[in-house]
Amino acid sequence: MTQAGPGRPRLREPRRPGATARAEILDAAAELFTTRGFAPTSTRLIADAVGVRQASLYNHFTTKSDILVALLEDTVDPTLEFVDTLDDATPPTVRLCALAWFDAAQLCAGRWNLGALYTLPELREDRFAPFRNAREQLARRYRALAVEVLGTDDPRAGLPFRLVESVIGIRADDEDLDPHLPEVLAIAALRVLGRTTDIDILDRAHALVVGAPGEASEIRPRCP
Amino acid sequence: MTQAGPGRPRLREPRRPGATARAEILDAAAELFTTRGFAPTSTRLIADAVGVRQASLYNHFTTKSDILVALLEDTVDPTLEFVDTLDDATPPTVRLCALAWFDAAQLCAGRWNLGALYTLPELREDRFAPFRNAREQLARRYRALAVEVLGTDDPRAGLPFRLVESVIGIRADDEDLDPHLPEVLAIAALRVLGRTTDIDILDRAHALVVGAPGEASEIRPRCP
DNA sequence: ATTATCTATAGATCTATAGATAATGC
DNA sequence: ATTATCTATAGATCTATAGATAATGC
Repeated sequence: MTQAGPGRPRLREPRRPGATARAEILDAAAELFTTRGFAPTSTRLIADAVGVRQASLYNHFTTKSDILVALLEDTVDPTLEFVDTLDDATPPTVRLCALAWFDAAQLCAGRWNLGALYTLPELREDRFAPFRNAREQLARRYRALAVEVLGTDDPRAGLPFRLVESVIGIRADDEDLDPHLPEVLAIAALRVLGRTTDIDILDRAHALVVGAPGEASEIRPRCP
Repeated sequence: MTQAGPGRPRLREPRRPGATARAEILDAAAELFTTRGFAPTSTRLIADAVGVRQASLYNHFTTKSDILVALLEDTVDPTLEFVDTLDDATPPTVRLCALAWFDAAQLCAGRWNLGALYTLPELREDRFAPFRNAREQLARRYRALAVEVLGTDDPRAGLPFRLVESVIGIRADDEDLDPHLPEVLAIAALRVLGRTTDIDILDRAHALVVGAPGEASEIRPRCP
């Protein structure tokens, strides 16, 4: 919550986490955009959730769309950076397993289901092309790895990406998240390609995931 | 397209498929709601797509929400009816495989990606509770079958449903739909549970799907 | 007469801007 | 003086209704 500082005081005390007004707004918008959608969430609604007047949002964001852009930024990038750390010398099964594990953990992490922002129909507008492109690029990396694992390109190659993305739907239906879900999906991502995952592949993939920067502090439990 | 009949003539000639004005409106709304979302699609936009004036929509639907309700109706019901035709004497692997195949074929069929309507954030409103409940019931049927196949309840049990739902995302990203996708997903739905699908299971599942009422006329190609 | 469209608009939003106000900090 | 809020509102929607109009059908 924002501490007392310069500027006219708010009428209501802060009630959102965040050290700055910007962070408070992003937290409220993340909840509302992911649960109610972008268009139906008015700036008035966001302001009410933060505890400020509607017009006060515009001290921190130029437009309502800019709030969504701020939320989208750095949502795909960590996974794209992770995939670039994977070494070609590592077997494709291990790389795909690690990618699925890391990405699923990213989608599970965080206070709000930010992955749901990618499925908002509003993102088709030109304004959001950079974010659609980043997600598309990630999908291509998944597919290329799947083709390597399969040894051939067939319709199954698209499934690992979709399987990992299913975290979004699971969170949206607010089924409680099993802490093992990322590992379960990492295993399933190979299974849909007809590969079973032995303990060696899992161990190596897990090592790559926990050794990665950015999300290293997150707890990634192993299945018992 | 609506033929000449009683009533003041339209200013523009029809340009949407459908024998009635209602059908024309539903076709236009299906395209716009699935691609742009519900809230951002104004009644004006729907009317423009149909080729009538905005107010004319209200001769056929009481509110904008009623258009969405009409589109949602009979979208889950065929699959729920199909799952009820499955015989307990049939092995659970065959039943799950058949359900995934049928459901995936349903989601692939049709001019518009109506499955995308289920992921619209607007559906959280109380108004749409009946449709959320129907989809929830379907998810429970999937899960129960998966638990039977697994012999135990673990986090994998939720995956077959999610895998089949991925048709929605595939269509939304307008990757071209592989005609074998339903079969591929039926196989993958068992694979994520650690089961391989022999040709016998596939043949039996396929027979159940093509023998089903409602969608029997749809072509369901087998993988070569 | 009945019907399905049309024109016109009321009333309720919603986004973003302009300018006033009440703090802090120099 | 600078800052971040506040109040007030302009202008642009958007949904839904009221009543006129131009066809068909009896």
